[in-house]
Amino acid sequence: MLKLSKLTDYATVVLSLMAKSPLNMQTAHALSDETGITLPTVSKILKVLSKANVLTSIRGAKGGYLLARSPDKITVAKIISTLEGPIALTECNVSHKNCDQAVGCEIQGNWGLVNQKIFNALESVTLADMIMPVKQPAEINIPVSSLYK
Amino acid sequence: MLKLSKLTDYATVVLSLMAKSPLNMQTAHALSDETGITLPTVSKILKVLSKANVLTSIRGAKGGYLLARSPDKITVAKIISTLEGPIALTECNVSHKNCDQAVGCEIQGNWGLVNQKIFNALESVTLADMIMPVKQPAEINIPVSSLYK
DNA sequence: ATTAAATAGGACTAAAATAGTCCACATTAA
DNA sequence: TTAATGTGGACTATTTTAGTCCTATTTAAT
Repeated sequence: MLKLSKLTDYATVVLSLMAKSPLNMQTAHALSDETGITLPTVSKILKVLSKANVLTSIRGAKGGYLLARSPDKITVAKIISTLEGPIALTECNVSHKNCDQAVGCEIQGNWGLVNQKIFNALESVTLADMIMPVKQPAEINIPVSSLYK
Repeated sequence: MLKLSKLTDYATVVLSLMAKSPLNMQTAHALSDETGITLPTVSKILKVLSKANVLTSIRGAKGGYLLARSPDKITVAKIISTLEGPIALTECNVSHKNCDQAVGCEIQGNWGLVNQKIFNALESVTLADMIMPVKQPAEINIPVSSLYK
């Protein structure tokens, strides 16, 4: 279903929570309690986000995590690529190394077009947008059926 | 990496080939030969596409498959949703049934926004676009590094 | 009728990716 | 020195995906 991994989903949950009080340092333990995600899993995610400089970590007792930038500077594209690697629909968008599809490769460039559109979409939404109260313009309320179109 | 399944990728390869001679009926066997994808796998994909009315099938000897519509009427969104189910980044976009995330759910509506943008991107590209000779405008040639941004 | 060439449907297995847990270590405040 | 905390990485279990195969049905040709 072209879906995000659970870890990415968890990451947005954790980051959204942190974005609501961006100056407030929080421990992995506290974030686990607040989100209901188990500690080992939250911890794993925080480590990855920290390494990618989405979060800043402070070690030792009284340590914890902080957003490294303001919520409007953290894009959904960044969150996804941190947890899942590059945003690329097909292998060809990442590397041509293993391409042995005689016919398929002709369309590689056009996957690039699709890919660019997806990337732009993900780049245009930030954490700040994610935590905005949901006052959706009509266009957003798409019936589930249309997703199958 | 937010990637498509191999089956979806194969499907675009097969459909692109068929789109180049849209009136030409082809058997699973021929398509396997032409694409290099094994017969059982091509066959599986053709069955799914046929059931979703992307292809029309003709049974019996001298049978085969045909595009059910002209290539410019078959969108990438349709191909992906046929092979992978609804285009939805998170479970919440499909069903709220199993949602037990106390905090997470508040952002559901905003995933909807992201999701809609992705859907629009995929809906805007057709099979006809996919088989166009690759004369890419500059904007499409994005450096791989930017995908990691 | 019979046969051969096709698609249809679905069961099954194998392989790969993902999720989740855990442990030993490093850092720092009290 | 101890307790609280992040770091790094190994490991296992689970789930998903890919791939294959078997049996049934349909139809053209002979």
